[in-house]
Amino acid sequence: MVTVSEEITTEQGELRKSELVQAALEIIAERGFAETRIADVAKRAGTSPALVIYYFKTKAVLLTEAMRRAEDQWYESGAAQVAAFDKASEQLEEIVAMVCLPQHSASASDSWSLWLDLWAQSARNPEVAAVRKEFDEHWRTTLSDIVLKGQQQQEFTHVDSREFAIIFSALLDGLAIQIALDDPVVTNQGAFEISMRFASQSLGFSWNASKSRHSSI
Amino acid sequence: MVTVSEEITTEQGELRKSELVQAALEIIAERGFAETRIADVAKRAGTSPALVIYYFKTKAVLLTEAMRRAEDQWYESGAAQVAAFDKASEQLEEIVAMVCLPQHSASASDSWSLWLDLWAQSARNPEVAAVRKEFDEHWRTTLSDIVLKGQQQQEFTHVDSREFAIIFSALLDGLAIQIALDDPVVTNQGAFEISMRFASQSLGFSWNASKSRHSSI
DNA sequence: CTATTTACTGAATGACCATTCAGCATAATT
DNA sequence: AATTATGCTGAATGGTCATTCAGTAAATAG
Repeated sequence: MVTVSEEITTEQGELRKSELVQAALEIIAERGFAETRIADVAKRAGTSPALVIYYFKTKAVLLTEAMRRAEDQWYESGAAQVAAFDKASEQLEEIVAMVCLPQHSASASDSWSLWLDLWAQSARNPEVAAVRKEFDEHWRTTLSDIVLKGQQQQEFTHVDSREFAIIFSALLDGLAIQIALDDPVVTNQGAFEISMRFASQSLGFSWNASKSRHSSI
Repeated sequence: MVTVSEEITTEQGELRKSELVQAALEIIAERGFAETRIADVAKRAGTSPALVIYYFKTKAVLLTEAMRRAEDQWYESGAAQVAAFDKASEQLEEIVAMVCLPQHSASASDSWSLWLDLWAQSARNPEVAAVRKEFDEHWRTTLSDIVLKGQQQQEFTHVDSREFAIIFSALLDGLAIQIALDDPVVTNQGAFEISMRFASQSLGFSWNASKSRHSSI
């Protein structure tokens, strides 16, 4: 039987690949995308650099898969938390909390610098750019779906949900930069309140910071 | 006389340093911060890699100075254009145009990916983080000064200028990401209009896209 | 004119790393 | 049990740089 070295698809193999991707993700979050070495990833996963190449053929493939995993984990942990709420306004608040209040999402506080890397890499690396594109579309759809739901439930006014999603995600991204870089003028709580105030004004629902279960600073 | 190899401060030396920083800036904008090699910079400036080290001692110093130069050039070209207007609302529009409409600022269209690099690098590199901090403070001050001026001239309502600057710069940053990464859902003109609509609503001045001298798409 | 400083360079040096390779266990297959 | 595929590794290999070094030519100073 001719064994073309195409794809590895045994159970064990998939498991090990997954461990390596996770290790890569951790290292990227710690040291940054450009500073991530195969040797570091291997050590974190408790194996040899050669094994990493054995599974991924090339460093670039590993790093791209790691970025994709980051995206997946973000939504996995997010979807669960959002699903816990019925009212669209509460779902929106939950999402904003995930972005602005690090203690909320499972991912570490330095996980935001991962998005900074994602953006910077996307500018030149087409593979990473594809991941980001997916991520952004998914993100805007998530937001605009919540808006549509809120409009059906008479919680929100009938603004263009798509346009709201674009503007709101831009605002969240911009605030996320300040949070990721620890800018003292934008605290987590401050970003949270700015975002919710903007959303409630744009969508015409009432919201006040005090009643929030998130005012933990 | 003891010659400690401290600083080079002859006229020629400063000139050559400046050429090298400019070359570095160009290469960073083209290939990205992490992919910038001393050899590329030297070639662009028409000299040898050794000279770059001769003047800057280390690659990191060169790159940091290049980032600082980028900041300076942004403000230099910006201040001139803003000064051409009297009304605060027009100055604000000019600034928004600089951010959203690439044909406006002298810097190349790919210059935005430079900010992506600036943010990503700031997360780990303290020297670069310092440059970004300066830049952001300067930027927010510029915005809030225009707001104050507009309020004195009775153009704008009396919202907190500092808070407006924080929110507005976050929105602009977020939109800038989409522009830098060529996201099809956010065109330059679209980002421009979103920003101006937000500003005019927040500050209570009237603005309509059509009358704008910038509707060039 | 001589000595010294300045500007500059080509050719090392040496680190650092991704990737390759040859081979060794262990498990699966026949 | 013999064969083969799988998972894995340590030790090369080779390429890519930043940085150093030894030195040259021109300018400047004494």
